[in-house]
Amino acid sequence: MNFENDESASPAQAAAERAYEHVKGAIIRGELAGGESVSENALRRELDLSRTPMHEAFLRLAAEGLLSLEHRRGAVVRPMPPHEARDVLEMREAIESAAAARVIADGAAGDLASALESLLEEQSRAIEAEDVPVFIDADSRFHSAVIEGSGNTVAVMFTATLRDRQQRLRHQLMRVRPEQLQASLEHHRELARALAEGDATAYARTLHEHVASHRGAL
Amino acid sequence: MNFENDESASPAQAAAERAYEHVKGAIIRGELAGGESVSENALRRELDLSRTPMHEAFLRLAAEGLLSLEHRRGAVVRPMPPHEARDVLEMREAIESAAAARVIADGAAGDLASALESLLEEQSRAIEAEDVPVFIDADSRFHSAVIEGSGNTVAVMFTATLRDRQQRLRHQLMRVRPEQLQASLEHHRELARALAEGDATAYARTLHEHVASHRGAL
DNA sequence: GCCTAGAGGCTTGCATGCAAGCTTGCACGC
DNA sequence: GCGTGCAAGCTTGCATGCAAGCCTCTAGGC
Repeated sequence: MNFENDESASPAQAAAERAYEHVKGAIIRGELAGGESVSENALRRELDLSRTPMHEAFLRLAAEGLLSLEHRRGAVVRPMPPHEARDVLEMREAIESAAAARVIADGAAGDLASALESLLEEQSRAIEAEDVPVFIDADSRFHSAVIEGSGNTVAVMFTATLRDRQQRLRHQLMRVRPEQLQASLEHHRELARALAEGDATAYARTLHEHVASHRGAL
Repeated sequence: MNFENDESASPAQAAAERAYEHVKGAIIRGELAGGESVSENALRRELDLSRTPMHEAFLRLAAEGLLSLEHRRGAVVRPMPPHEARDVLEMREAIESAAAARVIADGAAGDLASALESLLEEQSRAIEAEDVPVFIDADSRFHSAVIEGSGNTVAVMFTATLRDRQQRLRHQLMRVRPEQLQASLEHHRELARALAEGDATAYARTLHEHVASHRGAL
């Protein structure tokens, strides 16, 4: 059964990638809950593909710490440890502070300014439209922009992992309160200002508050 | 991972794992140089296993950024970008500083003290014996101990990746000068002292110098 | 001599057969 | 009624066949 996907974007790497995204999404959205045991075979049928790509997806997810594979006994969705939120936020803060310091040290803050400005704009519009998902997406891209701007590829890699984890947290624990968005936007404005002024310490201090307010949302 | 079977008869979970360790080691040691193209087929014969476990190993290595897979064209060992050393050291510093701050905040420094003390001891003996590999190993375990002591599982995960990268750097770029070991040990002593005194700022400052001296070794 | 087209050999991605371990549940002996 | 042992069904791990894309090299036309 070899299906040519008439539509789906890349026939190139479709099967394994689709399996991966599908299962990861289900875990992140909480449709597959922590502690639940899942089998390659069951999931492979949903997506109508063979065991191989699903197996590869499971391996990737295990490497990222979202699944835990038990030898010939099946796979279990790794429950979030009680300190997951703190762990993730701490790492975000540490990595982004370092990235910001590097952006400033390299004198690359100017190149970022206009991109950050338009993201602030976007967030501002999202608040007016009361569109939380759009706001969160722009929020995430704001932080990513700073990290990518540092040119530190390792930081970029780590951030991708952290983003998945944080999304999972958001789905399972965090309640985003609308009145919080405005405060968040103010933080972002301060972050952009600190970058523009080359003040790494101020960046770190504001980021610390910013992240702390996320922690408060648990 | 599973060392109970010392005999080749039934390598419980060996094949895929062995393939992974073998290739990763070759990349880290520089036996497979950056830019070199490698094929699953060629390597699978060296280890006398089939394509599947080697394929899985390639996928893992690609996920970690050590290989770059090109669709139906083969795999290439990812060359280290020029800023690799800076990127890795920056992340090490950021993550370990955060971990130390958390150890202090949690009042867990006392639990670490004796383990760190014995590692300092070990390093001291390694200097007298002029045994650089042992020194480096103890060095690495010193930093790992602090990070594991923080209880931040994400930091532990990231650190494993960074350790591989740094080993690769060491093999390809760094020259460890023996006279540097003593200075390194002094740094470690200061780090342990800062932890014991609960001074996160001093820890971060010393770590910064420590890492900077590594950077100087390029 | 040069350019182009095509065939063959390489590569990986996926499907599937087979092996082996773990769990469960039933049947049989006591 | 209770305990033990075996068998069947699940699970994954590995081997291998097949498909399909890409590169190279050669042969033929100009």
